[in-house]
Amino acid sequence: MENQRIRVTKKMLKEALVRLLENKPIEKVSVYEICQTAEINRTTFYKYYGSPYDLLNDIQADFLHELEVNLQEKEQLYSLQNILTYIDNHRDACRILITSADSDGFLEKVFSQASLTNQLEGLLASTQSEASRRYTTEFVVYGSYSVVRKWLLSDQPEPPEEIARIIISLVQRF
Amino acid sequence: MENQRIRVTKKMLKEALVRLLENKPIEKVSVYEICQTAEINRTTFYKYYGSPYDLLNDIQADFLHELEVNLQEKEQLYSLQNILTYIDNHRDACRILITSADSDGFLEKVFSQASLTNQLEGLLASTQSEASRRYTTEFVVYGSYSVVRKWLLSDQPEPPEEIARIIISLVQRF
DNA sequence: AACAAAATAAACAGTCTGTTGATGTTGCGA
DNA sequence: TCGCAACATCAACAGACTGTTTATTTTGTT
Repeated sequence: MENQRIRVTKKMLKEALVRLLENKPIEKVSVYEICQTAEINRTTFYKYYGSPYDLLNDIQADFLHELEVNLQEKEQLYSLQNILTYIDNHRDACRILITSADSDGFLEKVFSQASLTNQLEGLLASTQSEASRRYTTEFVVYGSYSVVRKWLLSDQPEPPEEIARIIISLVQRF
Repeated sequence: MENQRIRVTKKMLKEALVRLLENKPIEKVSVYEICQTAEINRTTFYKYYGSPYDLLNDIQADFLHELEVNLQEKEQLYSLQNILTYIDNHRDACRILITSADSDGFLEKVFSQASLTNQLEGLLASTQSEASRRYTTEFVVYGSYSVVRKWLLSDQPEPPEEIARIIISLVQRF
């Protein structure tokens, strides 16, 4: 485990980046700027990270880890609804992650960590040709991502239970 | 209409960027580099474009324009299959556009120019609540994009007619 | 062939990167 | 609780790239 000093330093860098991402996209954020905001020496930044993207990755990893811990603690099933509820409780963080990083990439990780992708695939009927089936899976998975994204970026979001219901009903048509 | 000299200059810049994009993502391409590759003075670049993204946009616009002209010339219907055939005939260009620019953004423009988005929505049943319907549309549209993307990036792609058939059959379930 | 439009050239200040070596500062185990 | 290894800072570096300006040369059009 990393010692306290490192953890604090990294935390300050992460918080600085998050603050910056509220006002501009990741591609316009410089290492220089992050360090000024965090009041951390630039040399120190390079000790831990190679670029702002690298730092963002770490933030994403933290989020995924917390998600895992949270679900385990509560002994919750890795159900779609539980994931959506968690996301709903961390809207601000998720919005930053989904708009800054490649959004499909982020949702893919969230879903895959919770084995949701498998679950969605499991709902599909198996009465199709191999090629056709591969495309069906793609369609359903990315269609689901798009629903989550739209919901997450909406200003008057429906409750997570409703979105879970909608997604399940969409996927079950196949 | 722009005179010949300008057209040639812009063309060289576009070709240079395309060549560079075969080896690296747009965010790592500098104006400097484009101009060296194109053997065009950097000052000239700034006369027409503000950034590499700006230039890429112009390339995308050219593609969309050619698509339109092509479909009009052949008096073809703006059908899904015709669009997919056109894409299939310009695989290399499309792959660069889809991987360099935001891929959903690109497909959205292609589809919308051909009024395909409307057509897809038209296939949807109208027996749903307002909210649920909005999400269904999102699901279907982005699901379709994902199929096209997967097909386009595949090494042994199916013929466009088959993909058109698959997409239609997927959308028709709703 | 003349001229206006376009492209080049050289130079500028300025921002950011990535790395170095020397110098402070602090948390943790003995 | 104290010493030292680990960590953070500081200053300075060469170098890449950005945007812009001013003066000069080339070229297409009429």
